[in-house]
Amino acid sequence: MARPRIKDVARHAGVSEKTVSNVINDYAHVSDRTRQVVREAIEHLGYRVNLAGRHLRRGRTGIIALVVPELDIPYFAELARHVVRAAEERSLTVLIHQSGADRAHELAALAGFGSTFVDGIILSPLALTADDLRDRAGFPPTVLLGELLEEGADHVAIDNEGAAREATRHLIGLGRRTILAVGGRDDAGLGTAQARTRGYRAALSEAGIAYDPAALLPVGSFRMPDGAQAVARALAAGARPDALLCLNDQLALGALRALHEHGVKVPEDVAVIGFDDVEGGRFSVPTLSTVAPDKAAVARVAVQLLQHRIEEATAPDGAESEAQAPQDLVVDHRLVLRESTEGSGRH
Amino acid sequence: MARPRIKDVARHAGVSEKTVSNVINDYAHVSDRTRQVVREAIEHLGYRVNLAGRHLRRGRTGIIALVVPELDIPYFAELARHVVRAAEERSLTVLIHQSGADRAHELAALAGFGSTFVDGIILSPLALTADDLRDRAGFPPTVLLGELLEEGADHVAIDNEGAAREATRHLIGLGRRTILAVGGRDDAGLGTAQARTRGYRAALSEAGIAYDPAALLPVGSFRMPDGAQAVARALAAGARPDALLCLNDQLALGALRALHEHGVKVPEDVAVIGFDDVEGGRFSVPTLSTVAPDKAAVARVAVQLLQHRIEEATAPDGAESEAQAPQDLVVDHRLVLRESTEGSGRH
DNA sequence: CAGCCCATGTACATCGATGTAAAAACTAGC
DNA sequence: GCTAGTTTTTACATCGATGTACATGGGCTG
Repeated sequence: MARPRIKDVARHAGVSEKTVSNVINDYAHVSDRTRQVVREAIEHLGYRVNLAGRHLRRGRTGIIALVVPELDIPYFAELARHVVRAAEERSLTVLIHQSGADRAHELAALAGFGSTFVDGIILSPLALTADDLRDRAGFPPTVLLGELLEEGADHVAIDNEGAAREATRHLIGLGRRTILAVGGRDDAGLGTAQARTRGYRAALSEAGIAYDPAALLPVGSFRMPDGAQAVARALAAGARPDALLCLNDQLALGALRALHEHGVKVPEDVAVIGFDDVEGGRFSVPTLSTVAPDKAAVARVAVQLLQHRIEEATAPDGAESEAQAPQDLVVDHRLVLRESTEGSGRH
Repeated sequence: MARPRIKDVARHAGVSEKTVSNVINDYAHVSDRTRQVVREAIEHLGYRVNLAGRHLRRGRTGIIALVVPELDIPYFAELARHVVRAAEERSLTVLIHQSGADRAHELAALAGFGSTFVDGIILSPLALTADDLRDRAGFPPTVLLGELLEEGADHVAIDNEGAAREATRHLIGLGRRTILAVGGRDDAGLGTAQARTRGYRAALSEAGIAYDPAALLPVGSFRMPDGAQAVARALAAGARPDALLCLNDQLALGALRALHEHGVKVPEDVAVIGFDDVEGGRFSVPTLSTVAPDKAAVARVAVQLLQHRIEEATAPDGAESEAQAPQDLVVDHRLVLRESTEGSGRH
């Protein structure tokens, strides 16, 4: 009653194991009659290939890992959905791994279990540093999502700096002058937050608005409670912004709540804009303006690039030196305007 | 430069392959000196075990699959997070699979790739029927989340009927009498929606309120747009409810939006309550009352039960008949009251 | 009808790690 | 110093599928 093996199918069909294997893998030179007999035996016994054996023999699993900081941050969940879909189209299965925004976990995913098990990794790093990524020997092919952490790594992202600049310009165009950046950071890091902050500063500078480092509201993580807390604290400290550039939609949704609790009207008193275009922002009160990355494209491009790298890596050794230069792909985004930035100023 | 094998480590350390394997697997009878030498060789060569080989030999992967309808429904994302965490504590890796609420996909996950690859499956079925689950021969051990679809399958859930009864009672206690059930279904199905609808009807009946089948607002799926649309349509059709029991928080958040757009005040005119306690409901305007399942417990219990079943299934055949009866585990929930049901009626 | 060719099918080795069984190396006891 | 009893280590077979290299047989040509 144990699960049948290829051997059992072969015996049942009266052919060799290899012939069964040939049928399974659509090898060309199998007569129709043999194919038929084997198919029936497979059907009859309920045979299904054992991936352990195939993996051992072939050296590939057809599985790629997607490593994200937290699945319950909607942006990552939505991204995961797209990645799963894009992978499916290429006959790849996705193993989703949650790093907890923790450097050790991210490293473990890269170097540990994953490397011997998955053909490649799509990594959305939050805590990793460029140094961690430098020594990629022994890692499987990897594509990074988000800002470029390390020259020499493939990565896919939107133009974060440009997007933040556009969003900030839009706020300025509405007549807003005191714009806080929730989640902003102007340290030297290479992350997404820093890129968006650069765009924010660039827009201020273009418009001749003085930059005040206190306008960057630091957050512990990029979730609603952090956004609410940061804004509540700023208001309590006497800040009187007329706009908020929130570095993601979760922060923005938390900010909307905090503003509501303080009796501040959005967009009349304060305009709010976020990043990511998550579903929650399309139904919040008020609905949330946001920078919408083309998530489907991010996923599609990342999977495609990764598959390419995997094939490259498994190619006959002769072509080993053919490895292409790391790619640095930029995906479209657009500004989606909703109620939280409606109208053209106070009235 | 290829990845080192156990053979290479053995040669380097001057011992047999099996000894290296013994060291890797913490086999007891290895002298300290040998262990030391082998460890150094492993370190030196950067060896890491190849899971394909191990899997083939051991017959287990240490991987379990979590199959959910849609990852970007926050409840499932939050659940996934807890499952990943619970699995980690038991040295299991989770492969997350998205079924798209599609029967074919759910079946494929059960019968297809998964079964030869993962040790077990945690499945949150939406579209599967009891029939699909009946013939589980050949499936790996499986634990279902949500309502019991099929006698004889392990499953973990909250008391959906009881929870819906409590929630509805609470609305009635607020003096509400015209309560719509968004997403409700009173067909004979065994799903979660039907169980919650039964609870809703039970509470109405207790209070002597007549049940009107038109109070069940059907939805295409359990997401915000569906909730918004269903409520908008009902209002347009002349419904004048004073409360909504939404079968999950996404529907409720969509409903809040629709009510807002129609100028209906929550909770003054209409009280709203949802299910799942997702983060979005803690920051919405108004904040959302909800039935909060103990998600961490659901995950913990499901993983534990699954691991138990896996061990049972891999046990020496002698004990094969020992398989325990299917378990039917109920996890705690509680009613969390927030702004959307505040106060005691109209004023 | 002999001779070739090619489409089909087969035997065997192999991927990497680990269980089994037995050999080798120790230890202790007399 | 030798034996019995343990520890430690090893050689070998094995898990399941598939690539390689070769055998087979039917069909076609001349």
